[in-house]
Amino acid sequence: MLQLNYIRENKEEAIERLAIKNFDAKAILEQVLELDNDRRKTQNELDSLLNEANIIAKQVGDLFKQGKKAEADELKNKSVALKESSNKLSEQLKSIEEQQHKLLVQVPNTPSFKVPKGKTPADNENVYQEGEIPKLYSGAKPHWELAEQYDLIDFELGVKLTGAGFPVYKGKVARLQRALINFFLDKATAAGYLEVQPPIMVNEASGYGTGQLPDKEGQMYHATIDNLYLIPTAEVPITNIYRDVIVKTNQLPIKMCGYTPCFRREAGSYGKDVRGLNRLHQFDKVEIVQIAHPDKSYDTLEDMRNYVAGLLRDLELPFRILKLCGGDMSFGSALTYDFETFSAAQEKWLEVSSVSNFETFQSNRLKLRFKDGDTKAQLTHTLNGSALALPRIVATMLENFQTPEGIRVPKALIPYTGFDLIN
RNA sequence: GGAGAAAUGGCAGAGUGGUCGAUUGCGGCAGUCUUGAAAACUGUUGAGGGUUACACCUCCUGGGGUUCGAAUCCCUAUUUCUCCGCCA
Repeated sequence: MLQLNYIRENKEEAIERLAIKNFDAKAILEQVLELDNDRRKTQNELDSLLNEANIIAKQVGDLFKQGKKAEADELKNKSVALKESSNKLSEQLKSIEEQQHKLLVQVPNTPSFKVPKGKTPADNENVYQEGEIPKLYSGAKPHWELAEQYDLIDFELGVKLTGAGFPVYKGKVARLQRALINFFLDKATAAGYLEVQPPIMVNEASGYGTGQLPDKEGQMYHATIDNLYLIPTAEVPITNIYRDVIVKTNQLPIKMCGYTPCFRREAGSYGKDVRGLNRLHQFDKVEIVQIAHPDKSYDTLEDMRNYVAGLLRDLELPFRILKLCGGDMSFGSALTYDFETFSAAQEKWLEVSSVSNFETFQSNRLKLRFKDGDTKAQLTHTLNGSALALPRIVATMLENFQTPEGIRVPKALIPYTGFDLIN
């Protein structure tokens, strides 16, 4: 959520920046500012009425003590009248604030000026590419066929147990996934991230804090009896650890990582995009989160980008980094790098990580601030990234490392898997 | 799941209807002293709104109510603790 102060002082800039995201903000921001004027006016009136009422209440008390009951009663009547008008005003105020809030949550985050203009994924800027695209032998297969050939992943069985998009991993691939999770967590820990194991269900306040609610409600599984949501990413519980917290400046940056399953309803997905492991309702992911000082958050973003690149390098996977264009960015992000690995048998790039700086968009909702001494508390910046999401990594590994004898395991992972060939 | 108790500032912990936004201690910050530090002493120290700055307003878990006046009384939700039941 954008800060009111920012909108008040930089309306034109906000409109300009939001245009990069193809969001026409003029009307809505002007309405927000108009409501803000109303709000302040109403609040001023209300405050002076309350002030008057407070004074009278004190006088009544004094008069009672002095035994001047008649005078006290007279003042009481005056106070009752005051109360009526103040009740009316405070209802007005509440309604104004609600309207304003309703508008504000509809406004996406302002993208950084570094974000390229554009509407579709085709407009994303390819900023980096590394690794060789493997040339496969003839007869090489996409991962879903390999999964069947070696009896590694049972999609049908998942349908029986739960439904489409909930596969069952077996044997060496189950072990491979566990290996990847441990590998990613060890790497993150070595890079200074504190490992946390958060709940994988969250309440409404947490969903709101990181921006999944109210707008993306339909994308999360909702346990309605208890009004809890299955998390779509560990970003939600981990970032919300610092909801309503004021940290000391010297605690920044705060670095946390965690492994969780992630759940996404993916309503509206179809076709070959969802084939095999490409898009699932449940998948595993290690997430990294940082809470940073506003002056340093873009350096932090570059650190995170380099960190994720290192993981893909370790896994010997060819990858490219895209700077997302305005039209392809998420609602809350100010700048996002997507990582894609090249899946050789499908001959396409698969998104395996997304690293974003949210600037104050989340911290404003979270009321996550920092301060030292007697300075005023200021909003932090929040960042997060996948490091990494498993299924597409597994898909790419199966495809790229396949040989007629079986599927090779990259060197860095062998200590974790305990085997070097899946066959 | 049943019965009882509780929820106050970073922490601990006073406060049961009228200068309570809240006593006090610890912690934090600043200063005195010291070569420096510790100790001691002094001062300062919650958040939000509002104002050029003051004033002023709101917040004692959340929501509602009683009252001229609520941290204090009532209702309700949530959470925590104790006891019982169940249980990986």
